[in-house]
Formats: sequence, C-alpha cells, structure tokens
Amino acid sequence: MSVPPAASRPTLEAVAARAGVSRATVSRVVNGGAGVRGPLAARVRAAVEELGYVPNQAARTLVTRRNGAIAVVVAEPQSRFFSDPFFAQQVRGISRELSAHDNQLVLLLTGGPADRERVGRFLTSGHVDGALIFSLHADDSLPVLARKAGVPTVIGGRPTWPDTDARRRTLYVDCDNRGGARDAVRHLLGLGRRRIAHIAGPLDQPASVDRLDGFRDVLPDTPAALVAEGDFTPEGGARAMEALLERVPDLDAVFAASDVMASGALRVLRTRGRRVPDDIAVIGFDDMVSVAEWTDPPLTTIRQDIEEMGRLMAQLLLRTLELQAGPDGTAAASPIITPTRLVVRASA
Amino acid sequence: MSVPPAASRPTLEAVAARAGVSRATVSRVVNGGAGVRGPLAARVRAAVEELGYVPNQAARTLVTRRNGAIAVVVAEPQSRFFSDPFFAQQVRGISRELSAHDNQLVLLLTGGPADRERVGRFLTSGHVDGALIFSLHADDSLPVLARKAGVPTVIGGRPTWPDTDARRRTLYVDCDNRGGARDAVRHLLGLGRRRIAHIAGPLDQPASVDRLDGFRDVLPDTPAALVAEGDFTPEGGARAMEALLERVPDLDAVFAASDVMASGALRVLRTRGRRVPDDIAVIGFDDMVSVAEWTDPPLTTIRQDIEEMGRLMAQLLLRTLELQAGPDGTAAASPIITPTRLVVRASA
DNA sequence: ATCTCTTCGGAGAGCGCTCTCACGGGTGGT
DNA sequence: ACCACCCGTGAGAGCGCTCTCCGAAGAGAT
Repeated sequence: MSVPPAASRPTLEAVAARAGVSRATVSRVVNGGAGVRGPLAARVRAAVEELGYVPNQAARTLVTRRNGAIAVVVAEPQSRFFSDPFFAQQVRGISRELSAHDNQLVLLLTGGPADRERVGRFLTSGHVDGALIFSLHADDSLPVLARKAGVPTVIGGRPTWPDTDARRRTLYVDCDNRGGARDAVRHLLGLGRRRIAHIAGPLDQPASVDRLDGFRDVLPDTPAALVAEGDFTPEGGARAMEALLERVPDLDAVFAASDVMASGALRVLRTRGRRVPDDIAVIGFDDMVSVAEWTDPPLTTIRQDIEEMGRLMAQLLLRTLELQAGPDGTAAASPIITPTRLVVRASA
Repeated sequence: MSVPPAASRPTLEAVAARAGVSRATVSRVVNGGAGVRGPLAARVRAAVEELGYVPNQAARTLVTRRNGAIAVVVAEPQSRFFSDPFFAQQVRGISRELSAHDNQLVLLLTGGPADRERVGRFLTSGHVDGALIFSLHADDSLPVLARKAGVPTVIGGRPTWPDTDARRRTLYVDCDNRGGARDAVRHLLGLGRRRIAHIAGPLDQPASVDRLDGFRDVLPDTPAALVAEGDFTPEGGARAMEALLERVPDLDAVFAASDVMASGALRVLRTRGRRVPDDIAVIGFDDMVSVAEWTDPPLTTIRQDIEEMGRLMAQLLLRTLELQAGPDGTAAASPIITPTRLVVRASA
C-alpha cells in the first residue's frame, strides 16, 4: 500500500547518485544551472535525461511556496461561459500571458453556491499562487473570500463594492467604459444628430452604469425618456428600441451599450422602415466581430480589446506575485483601465 | 526573503498546540475523525475554526501522492473549444462528476505544439492525479505522453491507433456510433426508402468511420456513388448533398453523420424543391438541441448523451485511480460504449 | 482482583525538494 | 612566497503533512 504499484519516479537523490554529485548540485542544474561548472552540469543533465527525471511539483511547492499555477474563476453558469465569446477571448489572452511565463492556467467553473464553497477551499489550500476572478454580479463573495485567504487576486471588470479601503486595494482590469461612451456620443453629435437616445445594459452591472455615465457626461440634460434599459440580449435591445421610438418618435440617433443589443435595435428599425444611418444613426459597444461586422448595415461601435484585457489581468497578477516575493518595501500594483477606440462602419 | 510578508498560515502544529493534543490527532480529525473520541474531536474542530486552519495541499500531496485534481486536456484550437457545444456539454458532465467526488477540474487548453510540450511537463510533474484527454485527431502524441509519464488517462472517443497491446489497455468512452448508424438506416428502410445515401464525416476521425461502418452493416451493397464525405460543417453537408443529388437524382433518403451537416443538406434540398420527408427523408446524428430542434422540418436524429459521456469519463478515471491505490490484484477497468437512441421528429 | 483484549492518542520517521551555510581549492595581490 | 578572497560543491536542516508503530488506559473475562 505504501509502495506505489508502478515503478516509482526517479528523485533528485537518484539523479545525484547517477551523476556522482550531491543533491544540491542537481537541484542547481535543474533550476537554471547558475554556479555549476560546465562539464559537471553536462554530466548532471545527462543523468537527468537517462533517468527521465521530472521534478516533483508538490515537494517543490512545499518549500518554495510557489506553484506555477493561476486559477481563473468564472462565477457564471457554464452555459453562459461557453456561449459568450467575451469569455473565450479573455481566456485566450490570459492563457497566452500565463504560458509565456510558464504558469499553468487552472480553470474553475463555479455553478451553484455549493461549488463556490469548494472553490474557496481550493484557492485557500494552496493549489494556486493567485486567482483571476470574473464575477459580474454585485453580491459575489468570491473576491472577499480570496482576499481573506490571502490569495492575490485580480478581478475582471470594475468591482461594484462601495469605495472602502479594501475596495481601493483591490486590483482589477477594466476598459474605459465611460470614456468610450463619451466618444460614441460625441461621434453622433459630430454627425449633426441632436436627439440621441441610449439603450443601457442592466444597471446592476458596473459596465452598464459607466457607459450610461459617459453618455450623460456629454449630454447632461438628456430627459429620462431618451434612456431605456436593456439586458445585453438582442431581444432586450429590440424591446428598448421599441420603447424609445414610442416615447420619442423623432429621435435621430441611438447609442446602445452593446453590439448585441444594437443588433436587436437595428432589426426593429428595419421593421419600422427607418433607414440606418439616414434616418437614425446607430452605434454599439464592444466590437464583437461576430456581431458588429455582420449586421445590416455593419455596425459603428466602440472597440474594447478583450483579449488584451485578459493578457493584462494575467500580467498584473504575475507582477503582484513578484512584488510579494520580493523586497519588503512592496510598491503595490494598481488597477488598469484600457482604452477604447471608435470603429466607424456604416451605421453611424 | 524566507519569511513570507503576510502572516503565515496556521499549520497542523499550531492547531495541535491550541487544542492541547498532538499533530497526529489533529490530522485524524481533519481527515474524517475516525478513531478520535467525541469531546476531543470537538475541541480540535474548535481550534481549527478559531485559527482558520486549511490543510496545505502541497504537503499533503507530497506524502499521499494524491492531488485531488484531474486535468482535462483539450487539444483543439481555443476557438473550436469555445464555439462547439459538444465540448461544453462534455465538460459539464465531467465537472459534475468530479465535484461530486471532491476533485478539482483543471482545464488545459493546448493550442500549438509548444503548448503541448508544456502540458506534458505539467502532467508528469504531478500536478494532477489523472487526465481526461480529448484528441480528435489521429496523430496526437498526448495520450502516449501521458502513458509514458504514468498518468492514468481516459480518452474521449475511440482512439485511432492500431490495435496493439498498448491500445487495448487504453481507456476511453465513446458512444455506439456504429449501432446508432445502423438504427438510423434501419429506420429509413422501415419507412420504405430504398435508395439511401450517406453523408459521412471526415474519415480521419474514428466517429465518422464507425458511422459509415454502421451504414454499411445494414446496406453492404451500397455503391460508392451513394456515399459523400463532408466535414461536420453545414457547408460541407450542403456540398455533399449537392454531389449526391447530381450522382443519384432519384435517391429517397439521406443519413448524415451529424445534425450540423444534415442542416446544410436540408437547405440544399429546400433550394432544389425537394420536399422533406415526402420526397427525401433526412436523418442526422448527435441530437444537438440547438440544431436538430430548429431545422425546418425538425430533424429526426440519433441521440447521444454527451453530458453523460463526460460524466462517465470522469467516473472511469476516478475508479481507475481507486483501483491503482487499492489492493495489488488490480482488476483493470475497461472502456465504455454508451448507447444511442433514435429520436423521431419530422424529417424522417 | 488479575490478566488479556481493545481502543485511543502520541512520538517520530519520512515524502522530495530548496536553500543556507561551511568548507576546500584555486586565483590575485603584495 | 604568503594571505585574503571568491567560487564551486556538499552537508544538512527543514517545508507541513500522513501514517506506522507503541504505549497507556479502559473494558471485559475468568
């Protein structure tokens, strides 16, 4: 029972014996070989090769307190995770950055609250060096859990929590939602539009709030009738568009808080015989290629580089880990806001 | 440098001191509490609570040689992984089963061959207890790598390798592609169809081959003109359908090796004015809800329970691990073939 | 009341690795 | 030629945990 059935994997000790050196020397060679003379190092490497030695990660972690693995926690129902291209792109960016620094990506999908507890245990028990958390909803306890467990964490998107001290120490990466929204509205103004409406996202999500705020920055006197709340689905966008047309029949431009909602709005406008952009200019947000490029007409939108945001999240976390391990006078890293860019296509 | 900046996490030792018992006793309590008298156990649990003790996984792994984590390796470009509902369902099944046994799912996406090497190292270095590998293509080295590293592995789908001894010891979960195909064809025969064509998947994938074999089991004398190869895309299905109509204008039924290809075929038939199922009956494979239920007419198909297959993969792996740890007279587990079921809708 | 059997709890040996420290032999300066 | 110094190597102490002994104590049998 104590002896594993298969031939046990070779240890450092075995390699050392084979090469006729000490454990310490083999360790040095395996970890970069600094401070070991050429020929000796070569002999060690040969022994490693012959025995097919691979370091035991658990033993290594036990002493270094480093794992080489980063958790990506997605607190969304799996269906959402797999269907929304947003996650795909973000994960790709993260994956790329982590690989480049030889860190493994450990993806944790948490469905129900029971899962959440298990994920919490996983994080605290030292499986990973840090965590990247996507929690789009306000009440999520996971980031708090991670903080209490002392697991360095970077959040995807601005947290919704009140602006306490803890909040200010929280790292996150988000795009400049507010600035992007301002650019969108200014673009519409530049086209000579004067009755500009906004289709907002669900206002319990910070991104929606920020985009609405950006809209209001430029058009502070907009009456409430010109703002309708959608839910980031095409249907929600369509419903909002209908409501807006009803309330303000002569509007001449719409800024939707997402491309997907804009596509729903476009459908309604087409049905109603309003020409885009001639009668009504439409502008979206996200620049989801699969959406914005395929609408009719192709959608003018505010581009955010989602993959880059993923990359930055990973980078930020890795840098934090480095600082933590380094000298005590820790200059903390800070949140990152990525820029957005207006992409002009046919709809505005 | 050797002292972590944050307050160090409490160890077993600390809990033991607090509870006034030995390390061993605390360990026993933490691991189920067998053989510790009630009141003492309670005292220990209180100490654990007060100190917020969480076991150090690395230390635990070092001695138990168990990790509580299973890798899911997807050797596909990420775009495919995130867009194909097949993976989503399978991962959901896996996730469910692993969670139920308190194992963590570690998702590894391998894009290029460079990644592959890194994944190989990850597997061998003892980060995980076992691996579930999806490698749809014949030449993939990953399962071989895993075998050499001594990492217990279960493959998703029948392996393509030649039927060697090693192959026979390989565990996998697949659905009864051949039997399902037979059912499909028999159903068409039962409807009185006599000129039945087959749109096959890419024949470098075992699933495609098996489905074609099933087709041939029932109709051994089918001329080559009645079989066209597609590529599991709607366009491929459409092209294959066109070729078949050209070669055999009077065919009265088509069995497509996937719902997605069948949807392409349906489009072509509609364009050509062939009524389904009156003129030509169509039957698919997979029962992808998002496809089969939404075609016009709704698609008769062969259902495979993909989520269940994922669950079974996880189960098979966990059982293998158990056997490996258990008594030496190891009765090996064996591959699993899940049943398929004919789902009759309107198209046949 | 004595002896044996059972159960509970403690002591201690590692798991495989990293890292500090001490030491030997070479180099350069004088 | 000597001393100071440094660089390359080995010895050894843990990292935090599990698990196998063993002894102590309580229960039951005679």
